[in-house]
Amino acid sequence: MTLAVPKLRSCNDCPIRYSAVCSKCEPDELLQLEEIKYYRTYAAGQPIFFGGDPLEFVGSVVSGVSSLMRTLPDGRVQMVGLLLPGDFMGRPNRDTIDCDVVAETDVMLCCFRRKPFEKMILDTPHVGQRLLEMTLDELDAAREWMLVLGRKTAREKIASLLHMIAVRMASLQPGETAETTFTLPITRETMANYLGLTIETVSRQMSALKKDGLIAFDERRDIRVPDLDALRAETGEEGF
Amino acid sequence: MTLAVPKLRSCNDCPIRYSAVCSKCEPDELLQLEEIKYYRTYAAGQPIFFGGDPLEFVGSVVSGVSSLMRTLPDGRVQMVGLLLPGDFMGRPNRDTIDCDVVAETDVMLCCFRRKPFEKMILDTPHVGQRLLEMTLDELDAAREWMLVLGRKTAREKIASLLHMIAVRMASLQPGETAETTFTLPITRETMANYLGLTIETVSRQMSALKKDGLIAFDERRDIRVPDLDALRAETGEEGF
DNA sequence: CGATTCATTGATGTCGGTCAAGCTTAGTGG
DNA sequence: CCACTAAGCTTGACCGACATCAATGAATCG
Repeated sequence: MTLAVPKLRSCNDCPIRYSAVCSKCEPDELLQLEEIKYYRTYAAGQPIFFGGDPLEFVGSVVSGVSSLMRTLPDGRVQMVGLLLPGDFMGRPNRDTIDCDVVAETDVMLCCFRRKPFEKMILDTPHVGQRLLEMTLDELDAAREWMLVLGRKTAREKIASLLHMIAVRMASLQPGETAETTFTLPITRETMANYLGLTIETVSRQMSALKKDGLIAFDERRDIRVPDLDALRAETGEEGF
Repeated sequence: MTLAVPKLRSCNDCPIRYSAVCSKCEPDELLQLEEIKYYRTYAAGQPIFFGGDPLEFVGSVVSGVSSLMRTLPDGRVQMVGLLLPGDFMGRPNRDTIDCDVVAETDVMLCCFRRKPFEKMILDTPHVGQRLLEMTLDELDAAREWMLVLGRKTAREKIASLLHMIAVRMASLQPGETAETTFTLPITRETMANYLGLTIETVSRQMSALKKDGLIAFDERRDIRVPDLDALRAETGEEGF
């Protein structure tokens, strides 16, 4: 099997040059980053980190989608983060990682060795500043997700997840947005683990949303949203 | 009614001098901070911010406890953060705040005017670095909480909340830890809103934990935990 | 002392979980 | 080319954990 990942020569070609942790860097800072950077690829389904492992590197998702997950000793799983291209992975100033990280699709990472990266945070202001921005955004997203998990119904949860993915995927591919279409990067099981539901409930609610004309799909993963606002109205976040 | 807040003369007297966002500052940096800082107090129950309001200041909790909450249009509420002394409040680089913030007890804040504080993040490395650390810690905590909300039973949720508060309160009051005792800073309703439960379920599970000897209380808020490890065993996070 | 807020407890209902069967698709090997 | 298998998904029947509805108690306050 071959990985569907882009060939990359330099940071100038990089699809995430202006959204990732390096996006505020000046040319000289970029040169410093280049010295501690290397690329890695993972096939869909592969683990990237195991929770508790020593953290050798941090980095950016260049292409593909990966998930952060936490697991209880008896096997219950909760996804706690969805990393799309540009998102940052890993935790500076900590020796181990506290989540499992898995590649949901084929994934390409731009990795930085952790120790020198931590030094750059101290010495190179634009890296630390951008990382702070990104971390604050992720904290906002995590809190938004707490509301979904704690207070929404199954139907609202599914609508929220589909809406979020549709919006985030659309923002990655600038262009027309007449009718939103995207390929779900995750399985029904992963959806269930995001939403604190079972796979059966996910399936039922997907069918219900389909029957109600809010989404359409034949291939199980290729979702079409005829009316993004109508879908949003199902998330519970809209007035009446 | 008078507020139970400490009198404070200078940063040297400050109870959170070595844990808050200013904890890494050198004396000259502290002087800069002092110029943009002022204290405010809030009585228990008072709002501190309304979601969507312009964000005039950011700051640290000096004493007391406050909550971040998100609300759905139909009134459902989810607490998304518990701010104890030393914790940071507000969101640099954003004009509005996206959560309501309320004082759960009498609260004293050390406030910084937002604009000059944002400038200090750019100019004063130790402020930004400490804020990054704190934000990463909060992100970890939020993800931990997503697991609680998504995958734990009502009993496990209550045990998790009590355990977390017991540990965090204990870490604020250095000293003996023979038997853990603390005053719950929040009502049953707030507990329910943290855990994605109803107040009735919270009450029933509190009674159940009391009957099983895992916690003890007469006054509804004064909790005694005879065995912190036994309580932790009820959180679902332990092996078997 | 009403009035109000907060908490507890009981009776009943329901949403989503559990258990189970069957379908579709992709991959493997005869 | 066709079994055979396995993974992923869908659907149905049933059940249980937690929500809802309701009554009461305890503490606080004007």
